[in-house]
Amino acid sequence: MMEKRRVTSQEVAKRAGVSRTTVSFVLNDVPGSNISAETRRRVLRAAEELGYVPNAAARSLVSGQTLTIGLIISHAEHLQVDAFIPQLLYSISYTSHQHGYRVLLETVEDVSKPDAYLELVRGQRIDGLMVLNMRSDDSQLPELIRRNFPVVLLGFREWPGLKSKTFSVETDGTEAGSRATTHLIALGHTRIAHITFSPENYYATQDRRRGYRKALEAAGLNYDPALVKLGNYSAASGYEAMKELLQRKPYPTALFAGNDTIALGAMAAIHQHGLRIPEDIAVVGYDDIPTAPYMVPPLTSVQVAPLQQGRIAVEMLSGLMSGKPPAQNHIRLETPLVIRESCGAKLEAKTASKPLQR
Amino acid sequence: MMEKRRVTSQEVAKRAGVSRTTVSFVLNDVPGSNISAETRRRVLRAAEELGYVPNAAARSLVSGQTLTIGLIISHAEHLQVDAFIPQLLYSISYTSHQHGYRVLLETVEDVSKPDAYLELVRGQRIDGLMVLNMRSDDSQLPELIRRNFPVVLLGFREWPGLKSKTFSVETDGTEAGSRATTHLIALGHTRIAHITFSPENYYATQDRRRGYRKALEAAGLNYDPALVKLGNYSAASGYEAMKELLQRKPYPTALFAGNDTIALGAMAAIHQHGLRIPEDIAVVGYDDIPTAPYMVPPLTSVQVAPLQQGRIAVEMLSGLMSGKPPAQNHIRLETPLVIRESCGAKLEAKTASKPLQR
DNA sequence: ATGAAAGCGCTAACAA
DNA sequence: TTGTTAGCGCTTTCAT
Repeated sequence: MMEKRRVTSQEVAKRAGVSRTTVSFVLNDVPGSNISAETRRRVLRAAEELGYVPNAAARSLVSGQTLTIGLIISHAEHLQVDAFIPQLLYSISYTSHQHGYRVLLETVEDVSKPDAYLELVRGQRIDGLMVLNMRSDDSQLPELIRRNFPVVLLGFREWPGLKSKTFSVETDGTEAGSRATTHLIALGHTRIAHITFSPENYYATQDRRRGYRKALEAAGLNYDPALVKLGNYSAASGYEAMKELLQRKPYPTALFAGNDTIALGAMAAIHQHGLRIPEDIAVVGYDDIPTAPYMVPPLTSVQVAPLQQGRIAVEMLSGLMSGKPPAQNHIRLETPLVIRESCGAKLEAKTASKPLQR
Repeated sequence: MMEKRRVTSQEVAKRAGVSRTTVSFVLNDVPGSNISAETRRRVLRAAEELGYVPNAAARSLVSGQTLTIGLIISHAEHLQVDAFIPQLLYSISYTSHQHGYRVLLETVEDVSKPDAYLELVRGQRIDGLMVLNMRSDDSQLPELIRRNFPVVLLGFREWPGLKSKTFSVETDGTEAGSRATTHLIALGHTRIAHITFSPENYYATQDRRRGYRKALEAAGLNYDPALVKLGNYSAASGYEAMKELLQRKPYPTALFAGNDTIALGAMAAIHQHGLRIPEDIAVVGYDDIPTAPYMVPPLTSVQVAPLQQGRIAVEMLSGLMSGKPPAQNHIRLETPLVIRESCGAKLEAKTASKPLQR
């Protein structure tokens, strides 16, 4: 085990020839304390020389603060295959450090109880909570929020009676899904399939599909449940779902994929089937992950700005933790559709001016 | 802020009609203590009813333990584009929880001092350290290891005088790089390019390139520095590097990409140049990320088993933290080459039996 | 301007 | 078998 060479404030005090109080005052820059410049210098030098860092546990015990944010990732197994979460993670970690907070990663696997994070809160390991990937069945969160524990959600959610206490950073998945689908409709497609990016109990999944359906219905097209398949974050699930869709005759001429990884898998299935993208089947993805421009063909996708989402979420949480609640409860970011080759819009612009008929 | 509704062991004791000591004994299952079954039941019930969770800071303060692992990710910005780290992360988080540890994420950005993790150690926030992505210039680590602070590295590294104290989970990047390159040589290629996956100061980058060079020289081929470009984790950097390589006449007929994301970008450049994969240019990647089978064409790649690496690393660290050092200092995992379409081996097997001449 | 002392919630040696 | 008590290292009020 580690050699016990812990440096305490007592030792710093002795070396500087002052009391522990003075050390604390100097190191924490306590406002009301009038420390002579000379003393202050001596203390700082002693601390420096000894490599003193205050014991975190002792400090938390007395201050009641841990300066730590709990980051809850439900269904963390998706970290293995999803490209969106890592970007968010990076941004959250980066911004947290800037604000002086550490990040404690709490991944919730399917098997264990979903409320594992309650222990973090009750055990006072964290000062605030950031929740990714919320599912419909998360249950203890409202209670926490009711008690004013600082919580920021990624993705919109509200509970009855807690409107003013709920904070989130969000995008409008329904609108984005609708826009993506409408884009395909405008290109002349009528048989448009959809593969969700995750199981049905995720809010985001429901939103995007609702947008898909709304767009169809707004255009007077039939919503055909047989054209909707469930994916599970992975390219593999997108591949399998697309293979099923390709069994249909006539096959769909367009796909709105629930995310870009799903789209990648689906495109592999389309290629393998000997069909061309976008000539035979047009594809639109969601998330606009960094590799989207390098897919074959480059993928048209919905931009969701994970870095910005992470940054804003941390700023909100930081505000809540320091007793300065953000002005807005919900910050909604825009989700523009980035047009590349996979949807066929560029193709069409080049070759013809009338909508393609298929 | 949070309503102060903290439940202390004192309250549990009162409710159960016993002393705090008894509560502590029961809840921690202290061996030597003979608590009556009746008392034990009462205490457990009281704790349950109050939703008692021991204050982590108080417990750490007295026990000297935090049950927290620090996970250091240098150059965390790569989280945005790399697909290998998230898998490792998942595995580390998952296994840590199984062993009863929490994970504190410490991302080190380029700008800040690289030794930020020292504060975690000195401040006794963590009981052990896991280090990803080590670069040649990380400096304070050996000192920590010398003092017997539990550290496990992902990727081999040794320091003079610390051989017996250094623990790691590793793969042999040189051997894997050599194998990948040799595979291409065996397919008849002589102008084989290499794009590194990260800057030169990463050990893993150096290893893979060394393997590439060794394979060339072992086959009597010339090592041409002009065929080696530096990538930076992203598909974008792979794309740019490949575009440069394609300026050469004659262009290389094969590419060993430093990782799969680099390969994806490079393949996009090849397609855009109107060349076929593998007929015109064969490609081999590294990491075998989950999307590799769904690229166009499916990517031949070196398998590195991130989930296994993460699991083993946590088990080693857990052993170190509990005073049971692992039997082996270095655990080396196999890195088989997974043959898919992008290297042309399957193509060749189908069409001809003699090596292609190019 | 600096120091003494109390106490944060818990564990564990020692008493009873 | 259970209770009393002394710290763990730090912050912070109150004296000096």
